[in-house]
Amino acid sequence: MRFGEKIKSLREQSGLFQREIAAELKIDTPMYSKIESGTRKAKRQHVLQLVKFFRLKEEELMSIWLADQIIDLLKEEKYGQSGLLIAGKDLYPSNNVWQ
Amino acid sequence: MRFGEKIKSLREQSGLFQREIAAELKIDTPMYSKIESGTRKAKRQHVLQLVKFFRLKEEELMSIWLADQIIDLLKEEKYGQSGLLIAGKDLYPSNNVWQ
DNA sequence: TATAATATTGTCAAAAACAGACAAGTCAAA
DNA sequence: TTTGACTTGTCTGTTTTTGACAATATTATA
Repeated sequence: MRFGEKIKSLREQSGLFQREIAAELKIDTPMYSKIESGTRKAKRQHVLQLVKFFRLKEEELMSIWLADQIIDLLKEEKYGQSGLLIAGKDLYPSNNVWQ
Repeated sequence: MRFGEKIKSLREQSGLFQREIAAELKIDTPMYSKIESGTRKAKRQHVLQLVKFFRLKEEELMSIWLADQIIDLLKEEKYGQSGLLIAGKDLYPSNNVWQ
């Protein structure tokens, strides 16, 4: 699940309108709409505000937000999978899933 | 190994000067120096030129170049590993390394 | 159906980030 | 101490991103 879908489902579960979340983030409704649809990227600060607002664990939203950016980076790339594994090995060598 | 180190080692193995690679890429030597040191990012086009120049398989250099960008994205991130795994699962679901 | 509220899309100017270019610096070898 | 290779710093023009607003579309409800 991409970041936009995630916050959309959180919002709908809470029975809130975009306007209310947008106000919380101090952005206008069109901007928030674009974040939900994935045509604009949320700022890190917005993610943290949403974590507090929806009372989530930071990792739950941050990891999806980061994944989103990686997906955007690799989605048209032929060698994305190799790149991902190399990055994983470099950053988190103690995890042996990267081979 | 990061992208800059990689092309530096390829260059040194070939016994060439930065000036020669820079000319090939049609950039000046300071710019190329910065790419080797990782303070500037190579363009995709540069990577492809280097693949031809050093007669490499495209995947060998492209995957490192992509990994570099992922590393820059995640290196200060607390939840980078989770993000990486989520992205992997989303992009390449048939590979089960992402759990 | 009419209308009101919600949500989406399009556009544009301002701001931020980035690339290219050059000058000036360091460093090592001769 | 001079030369050549490399690095660092800075400036400017370009590209990209952002925020704001207008306009349109969609949905809910009277």
